[in-house]
Parts: sequence; structure tokens; C-alpha cells
Amino acid sequence: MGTTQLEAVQEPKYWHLKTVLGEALDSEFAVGEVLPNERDLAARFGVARATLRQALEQLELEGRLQRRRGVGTTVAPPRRGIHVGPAERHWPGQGPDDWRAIGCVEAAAPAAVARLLGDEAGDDLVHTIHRVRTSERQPVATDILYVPRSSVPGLSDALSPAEHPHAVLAELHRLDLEGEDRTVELGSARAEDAKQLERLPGAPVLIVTTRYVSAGRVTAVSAATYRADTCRLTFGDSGAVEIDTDQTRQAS
Amino acid sequence: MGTTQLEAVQEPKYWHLKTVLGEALDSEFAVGEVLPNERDLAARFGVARATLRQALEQLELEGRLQRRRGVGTTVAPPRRGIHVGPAERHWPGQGPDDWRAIGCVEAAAPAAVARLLGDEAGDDLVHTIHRVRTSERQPVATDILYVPRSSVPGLSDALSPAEHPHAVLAELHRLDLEGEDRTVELGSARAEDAKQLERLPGAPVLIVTTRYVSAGRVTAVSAATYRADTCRLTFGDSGAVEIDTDQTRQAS
DNA sequence: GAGTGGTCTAGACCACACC
DNA sequence: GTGTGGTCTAGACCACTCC
Repeated sequence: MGTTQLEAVQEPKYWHLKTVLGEALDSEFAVGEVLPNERDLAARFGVARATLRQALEQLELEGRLQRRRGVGTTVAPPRRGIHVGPAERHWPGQGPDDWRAIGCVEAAAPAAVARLLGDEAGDDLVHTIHRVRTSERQPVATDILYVPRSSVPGLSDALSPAEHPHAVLAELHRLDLEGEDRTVELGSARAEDAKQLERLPGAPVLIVTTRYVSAGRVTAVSAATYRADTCRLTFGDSGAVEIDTDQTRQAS
Repeated sequence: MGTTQLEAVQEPKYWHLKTVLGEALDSEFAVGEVLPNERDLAARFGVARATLRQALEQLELEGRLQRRRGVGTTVAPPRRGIHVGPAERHWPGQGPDDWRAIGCVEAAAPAAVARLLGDEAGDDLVHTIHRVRTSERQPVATDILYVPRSSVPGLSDALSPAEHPHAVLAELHRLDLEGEDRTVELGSARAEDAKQLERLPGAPVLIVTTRYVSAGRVTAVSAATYRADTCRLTFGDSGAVEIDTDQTRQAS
């Protein structure tokens, strides 16, 4: 047959495509530029659209592309460094913060949170503050902050919904923050989170769980959901050297 | 027109499927149990196999399923907490560590790493140590540790390949570690990493970049690649309270 | 060998943004 | 409207594991 099988690649097509496209992005496209649509790209590379999409999905996962339904596929800017960890420790809402409280209710904590708070029975009431974090006018994270009533005993009753979250935070800030610990794991955005992060449900997110310790016990717990496509979480600790804002590309 | 459109769901099928399957996992399956194969499951739910696979992919991304070609789909155990951050600071290879060095070469650092090291030109030679981290006999991470020659001037020449990595680490440990900072972001496993992590290329990973600061300058840089499906990274700082090993399920 | 998940195809229709 | 990406189908074949 006339087809000289030049490359008997064992590599999947979508993987090879991803590499080729990735190189093209580096050399031929500027940030924000719009790529040809999926049908054209697929035809150009001689593959089915589904296969091309596999490659695009990978590149989007790595934060190199951004896809929006009805609009198109654009070249994403390097990921933003979003500070998360303790440079100097501070309570949520304290210090230079770009969180905005958008709601607050008192309710029983979900079982997993109750466990983190050391509440075995899981029937204590906790203040549940919903917040959104923005960076450069883009939403980058949502979180739920759980503060047991017992952590802020001085709180007055009968607060208006508008005052409530700030009153809880203000009470927190009176306490002495002894320590905090965190976990980071991969998850997928729930419908509500996705909406606020301007993504589709199921989008990859980094889930950051923080426990705030005061007076030898867990005083508050936060469960934050960061957009994994646009965010690079930073955990500063040495102020000695400036953090490079550039993306650390994986390279062998 | 006999079809009574009971649920005019606007929810995608795969999303609904994921929810249903997720609930089934909680209530009807034990960890390690094998699910029916994809063709059977798809038939049972009356969807195409590709649609079912979308749901399984989501569940795998969330660490609830494990799929192995030729074997089947099993219910994954809760994610392991893997300690990463500074409880007490220590150099790589120091302290209770489950890293194993598997190779070491001297070479010019990739551009992104050179930048992190403060080497603008990018032509300095660095010791490049390749390591693998295991937890409970399972590989959980690979990393590359970059140590500029200038950071370990006392190192003797002409080391055997077996001695080399340990000699570099030993020299590092003589220095005074002043601080470290980290970034965490989502990535996909390169072919080499995937192999050592016993995953397929492209599998989701958490990329942890650490800069070690000593004497006011960046002395070493590590780029680690953690399996995102099985690992929950922990950043301990308050030894006050034990970390719960249980998985924090997302819950509204 | 039989059975599994992984890749790929060539279509179709839908939801959404923009004009 | 038109054009985009998102969902879904019903097949096919491949690579791998295990017997």
C-alpha cells in the first residue's frame, strides 16, 4: 500500500496532538488569541472532533487554554499565583484580603466538618459564612467558613443578615491565633461553586481545607474551592526572596 | 408521544449518572470492591459507553474510583494524607522521609528552574537529583531536586553514581535552612512520571514547587509531582491537634 | 484465550454568546 | 439568525491483565 508508515507510534493520537498544539501555542500564538474552532482544527489534523477535544481538554487542565461555549478557545495567560499559606498567620478576613462575605447562616455542620472541629456528635450549631475571593476582578475561589457558636461566645443575638458575617469575623479576630494547618486536594466543582467561579459544573478545582487553632482547640474551619485552571496556590514562608510570577513549565 | 417527560432535566446525563453512582458507592460498595464493567453499566443505565465513562472519569478525578486497564474498576480507599509543608522545616532528605534517590546528573537547569534559582542567564551547572516518594509501599510522587554547584562548594569531585545524590544531600544538610516557600498547581503527568507513579500519561497530578532559602538566597529548588487521585497534601503547622485521616467530602 | 479499560470514529443535537 | 463549544450515540479496534 502506498502509505509509508513513517512513524509506528505507540503514542495515542490525542497525546501527540497535545504536544504539537502545545508547541504551537508557545511559538505561534499570543495570550488571549483565539484558536480556530474545533471542527476546523480536527479537519486540519485529520482526526475526529472527539480526539481533538481530548487534546484540548488536557491543555485546558494545564491552564494553557480557556474554552467558553458560544465564544471559542483562547490562549490562557500564565496562572496567577494566589497566596494561601501562612506568611504571617492571620484569621480569615484579617489582613490584606480579597474575600467578600456573601451570606451567613447558623446551622449544624456537615459530618466531615464536625469531625474536623472535634465535634463527634455533629449536632453543634455553627456559623456558616459563605465567601468569594476575587483576584484582579476575576473570581478565583469560594469558601465556606465554619465557626462554632462556642468559639465566639461574645456574639450578640439578633444580628441583621448584613451585619452577621462581619460580626462573627470581628469576634474571631479578638482571639489569639495559635496555628493553622491545611490540606490541598483535587476535586470537581459543585454546581453552586461552578456558577460563582464562572465555570461549568465538574470543572477541576483545588480544595483547600484549613483548621484554625486557638487555645489548644480547633476554633474555625474553612473549606475553600479554587479554580484549578487559572490558579497556582502559593504558600509563602520566607519573605527573603520575591516569588516569580512566571509559570513554571514542566520540563525534563 | 407516549413518552411522559417525567424529568425535563437540564442536567447533563453524565452529571446525573455521576451523582447516582456516587451515592451507590457510599451505600452499596465496600472499598476495593470491583464494579461491573463499563459495557454492562452503560447498558444498565441506558446510556452510551462514552457517556458512562464521563461519569466514571469524574469519580476517578475525585479519588473515589480506581480504573486499571485489563483489570476493572474498583472502589478507591479515602485519599492518603501526604505531608508536604513545614511542620518543622528541614532540608530534603532530612528527617523522617520516604524519598528515595534514583539518579543524579550534573546539567544546566531548565529555564524556569534557573529563574527560580535567581540565575538569569540559565547557564550554571546544577546537581539534578531524581527521587521517588512512596507511602505504604505505593509510589505517590516523583521529584527533581535542583542544587546549584555553588550551593554545595565543598563537594568532592569524582563521585560514583551511587554516592553522588547522598553526597549532595549531605552537603546541603550542613547549611542553615532559613525558609522555604511553595506553590501547588494542577498538571498532567508526563510519560516518565506516569510510569513511576503507575499511572497513564496525562493523569492528573499536583505539582509542588519548593524553594529552599539559605543565607538570603535560593539554595535549592524541588519540583515534585504527586498523584492527584490518591493524595491529599497536608501542610501541618499546628501540632496541637491530630489531623483526621478521613476524607473531607464536599458537602453543602 | 476471554475480558477489561483505553482510544478513535463520524455522525447528531443542544445550550449558549453574539450579532 | 450564525457559530461556538458541550453532550451524546453506536459502533470499532487496540493494549493490557489474567487465566
